[in-house]
Amino acid sequence: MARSNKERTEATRLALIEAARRLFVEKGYAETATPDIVAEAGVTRGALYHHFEDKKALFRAVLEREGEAVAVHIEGVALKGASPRQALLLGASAYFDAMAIAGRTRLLLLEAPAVLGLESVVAIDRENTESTLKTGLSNFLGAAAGAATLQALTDMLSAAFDRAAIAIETGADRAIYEKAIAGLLDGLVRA
Amino acid sequence: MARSNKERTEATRLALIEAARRLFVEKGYAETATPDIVAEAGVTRGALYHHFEDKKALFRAVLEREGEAVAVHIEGVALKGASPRQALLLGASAYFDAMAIAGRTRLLLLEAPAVLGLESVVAIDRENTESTLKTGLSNFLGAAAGAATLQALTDMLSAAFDRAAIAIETGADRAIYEKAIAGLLDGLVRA
DNA sequence: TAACATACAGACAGTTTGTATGTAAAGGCA
DNA sequence: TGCCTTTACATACAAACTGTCTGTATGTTA
Repeated sequence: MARSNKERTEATRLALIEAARRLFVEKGYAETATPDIVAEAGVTRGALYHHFEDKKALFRAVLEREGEAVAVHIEGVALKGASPRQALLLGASAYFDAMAIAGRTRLLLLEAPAVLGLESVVAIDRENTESTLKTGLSNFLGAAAGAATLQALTDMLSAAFDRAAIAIETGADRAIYEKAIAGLLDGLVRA
Repeated sequence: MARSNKERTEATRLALIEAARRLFVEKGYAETATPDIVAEAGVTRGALYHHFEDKKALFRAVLEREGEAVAVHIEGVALKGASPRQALLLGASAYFDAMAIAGRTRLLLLEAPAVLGLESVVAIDRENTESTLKTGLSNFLGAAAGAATLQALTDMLSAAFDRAAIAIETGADRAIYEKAIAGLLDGLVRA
């Protein structure tokens, strides 16, 4: 079976990323050894270090894939004709849907900050979910809030959503969190 | 110089914890090797593994010390005669003061979840800051909010405070975040 | 088809972690 | 005070892991 180089590369990279994802989710980044990853992927360590600079780069590849999937899911929800308030609440709900995929909270919220450092995670976040939330909040609050305040609220609400996603995954009632979020948002415009 | 066993133990444990704290803050948990820690502490690896089960246990000791210090600082602020609202805002401000100690955000918010796992961190949090925030919120909101809603709000606001502490450490204007927090809280009771 | 580049495979060296064994100092007891 | 046990280390050791280096086979290009 003759495969082109592009096909080979794509296949091995994908196998490595998917195997790594499984193991990182199951045992965490630090406890996952590269021999285990390549065994799971059906390749050798030579292939791993050919395609990725090091173990951390492989983790970053897993993470980027994951963050992108979350962003795609959120942007995929139909907001046509929704009020700014509805748009925010729908966005939050879509975020919870996206984060309900097994392992996502662990990868994105627990491991990533420690493995990649704060800057990288903030950068990935900024590219994906943060801007969506920020414009949503801006539409909701109107021009009343200054840029700095808008940034602060975006930042803190984003963190609140993250924690809510973790709580929901560990068994908390999702409806309660969504109601609490609605309460927080409504309070902001009842000033 | 003859020292009792209790003195020796206390001295070496402290030296190890303080040395480990410095290196964990500087380079992170994973990048810090035990030979470096013991060199910095002026002891040998034998001493480390005599007093701590493993490297993770040493990290846990560092973390418990840190979390306790934060809790002590927060509980130390005078709330006599303060309104529930003032108490919450003063508590938030005290939390930012406490988290401004160098390395604390990295240890408590970035490394700990990945190294110790979510449960341990939640447990440490629950013992220290969370109950304070929860009762503060309860006083502020009155009996209107149900137990589940109170828990959800505590959870999310706690996360918001954490992210705010990180933002402040990385140069954001603290006053903006404190104002935003006041806005969020006030909105909750203007329903 | 000859030359080159890419995609691996396997061996290797340097670290690192936890353990096991040995030693010296402290503590309890006759 | 002398003896015995326990505690607090120090050092050597084995296993595992990461990243690199060298070699080979397969695709690609001139």
